[in-house]
Amino acid sequence: MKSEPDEFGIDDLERVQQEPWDGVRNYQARNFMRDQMRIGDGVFFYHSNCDVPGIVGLATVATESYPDPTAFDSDDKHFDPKSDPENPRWYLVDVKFERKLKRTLSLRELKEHADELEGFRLIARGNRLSVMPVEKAHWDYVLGLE
DNA sequence: GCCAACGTTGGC
DNA sequence: GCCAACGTTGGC
Repeated sequence: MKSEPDEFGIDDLERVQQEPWDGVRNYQARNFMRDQMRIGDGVFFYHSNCDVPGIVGLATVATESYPDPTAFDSDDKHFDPKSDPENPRWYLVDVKFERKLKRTLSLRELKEHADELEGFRLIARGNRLSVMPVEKAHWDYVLGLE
């Protein structure tokens, strides 16, 4: 799961411990949260749009998916008038802090392992998804780099 | 700041 | 349903 550290970084997650991953307005990313995430699933916390983009920490999925309340709030910047509480368009899960990595596993470094990480969407060209699945083999390999 | 790669919107 | 125009993401 990606986040911009200026907006909400790993230090913010450590401080609050658990956070609703609201504001996602991309259907693919929504589908991953709504349909595939289960409580206890591991999460790579990725910093995007910053000096050193990369994986900086670990989290876990803390809740089942539920409708994103910010979509119903006209004062919220993620308000979506097309999302009806009777038929919500956007879903999210809560994410719970696990730990920071000992060091940042930068995108640059991860790309150096393209052979072992083939199919890992994070390092795929043109990838813009903020939420994406990680295969077990890729998860283990990435953690082995720490 | 640039720009590639998408995703979305809306006219037709 | 097509596709041009536009907006956004995010690395560099």
